[in-house]
Amino acid sequence: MAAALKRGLQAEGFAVDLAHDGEDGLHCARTGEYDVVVLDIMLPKLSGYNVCKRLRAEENWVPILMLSAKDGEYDMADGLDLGADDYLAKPFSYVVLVARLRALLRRGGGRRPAVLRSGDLSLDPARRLVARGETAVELTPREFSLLEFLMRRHDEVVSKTEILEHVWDTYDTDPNVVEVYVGYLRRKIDTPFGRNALQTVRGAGYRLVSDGG
Amino acid sequence: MAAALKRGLQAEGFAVDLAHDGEDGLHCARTGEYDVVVLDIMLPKLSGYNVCKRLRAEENWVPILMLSAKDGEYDMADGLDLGADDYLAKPFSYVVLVARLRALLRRGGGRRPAVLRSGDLSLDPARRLVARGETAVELTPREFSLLEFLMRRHDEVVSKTEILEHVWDTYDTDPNVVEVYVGYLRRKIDTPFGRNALQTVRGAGYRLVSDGG
DNA sequence: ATGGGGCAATGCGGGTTCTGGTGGTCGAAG
DNA sequence: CTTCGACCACCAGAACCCGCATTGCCCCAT
Repeated sequence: MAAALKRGLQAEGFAVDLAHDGEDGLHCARTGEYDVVVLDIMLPKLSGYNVCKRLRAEENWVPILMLSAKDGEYDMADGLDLGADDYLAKPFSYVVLVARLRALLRRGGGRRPAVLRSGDLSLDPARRLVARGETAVELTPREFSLLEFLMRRHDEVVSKTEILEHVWDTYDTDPNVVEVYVGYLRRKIDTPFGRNALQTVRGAGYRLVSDGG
Repeated sequence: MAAALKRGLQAEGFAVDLAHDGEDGLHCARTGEYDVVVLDIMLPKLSGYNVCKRLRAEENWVPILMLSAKDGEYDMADGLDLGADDYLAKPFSYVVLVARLRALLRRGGGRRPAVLRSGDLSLDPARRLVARGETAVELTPREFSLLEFLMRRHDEVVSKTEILEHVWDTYDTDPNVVEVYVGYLRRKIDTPFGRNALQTVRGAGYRLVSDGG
């Protein structure tokens, strides 16, 4: 199907690169300068779901049109939540796909997601607001930046090294700083609400889960 | 009702696209080139209220005719405040709706809102007037320009660097200038009214909120 | 000349960040 | 089950940075 799509789009004048699995696609999207990405969810090695998530976590805002399997393990809401800009369920008509593609190209730039969510925890980068449910939470800059990073990679385990690299922008700092700040965060977003969303994975790092009951 | 409206308008020679919920509508309005949008407030997924707000926030000035539920959680003032160009309360006559539509089309272009609002704070760029509620506020040019920038990005945190870039048109000036002028502004739009709308977000910048009680 | 807007400079107060230490917890091996 | 080592949580203080008010000077307009 991908090959057919490529031929069709090329016939219309698009320049098309085709990646053969998720890893390959992620690699292309990272390096190449594309105007738009068409991303199937069912891919070998790395699902489209994860490709999209990773790209957005890396602040790559290339417009993404997501294609879902019709049985739909993930539905439209999931796709858009992950940071896809548009979504098309299989089976779809070729004409519709091209129309949506043109729409994305016209819009350009890609959409910066307004707020990040994980369970009833929400973080709005633009307004710099954090809330657990309805109650707002005050964070210092460092805490905010740490939580933002964790939320962009929610449900994944992130190592202290990764955190130091992305939040502190250094890689040779004492990892204890991370432990301390994870503690601060827990006291603000978990403890007062009886939650346990910011979990520690011994020997590996930390993980932010949605249902930290 | 939407379907009936569509048939009626098509019979009159309009080309009509019908979206089935707020998200879909927003999507259409973003991509398509429409002459006018008829927007109901009560919509699945994303309220018309929000669709309108989002479009205007994206500098999309397509003319919008808003339809309210008769019980009216939001009333006319709200609708117009959000950037709708006209407003019709249910129940309305079909003839009136078409008349209003033609009026909007005649007017054309969509209306760039004349005045910016944030809570009871208003700023009119054309007349260079600022008021908190009913009482006018006198601002120096620099203060005015700073407030205008903050109001165009109200509720967002804007960094001092951004402010320097857009209000001072330089990026290598001492950020202290911004701090000083934020102070001036506060003394004119907040302090005399016992408000706190111009908030500082330590380590990040400033944020102008509507309910700075 | 004079007043007011615009901007640089200084110092203070308070929050934020980080370090180092201590004690606790987990897991694997004896 | 116990022991041990590694890993992690927590605490408290010190250094630091940030934001703000204030002051004074320059420049342009009146």
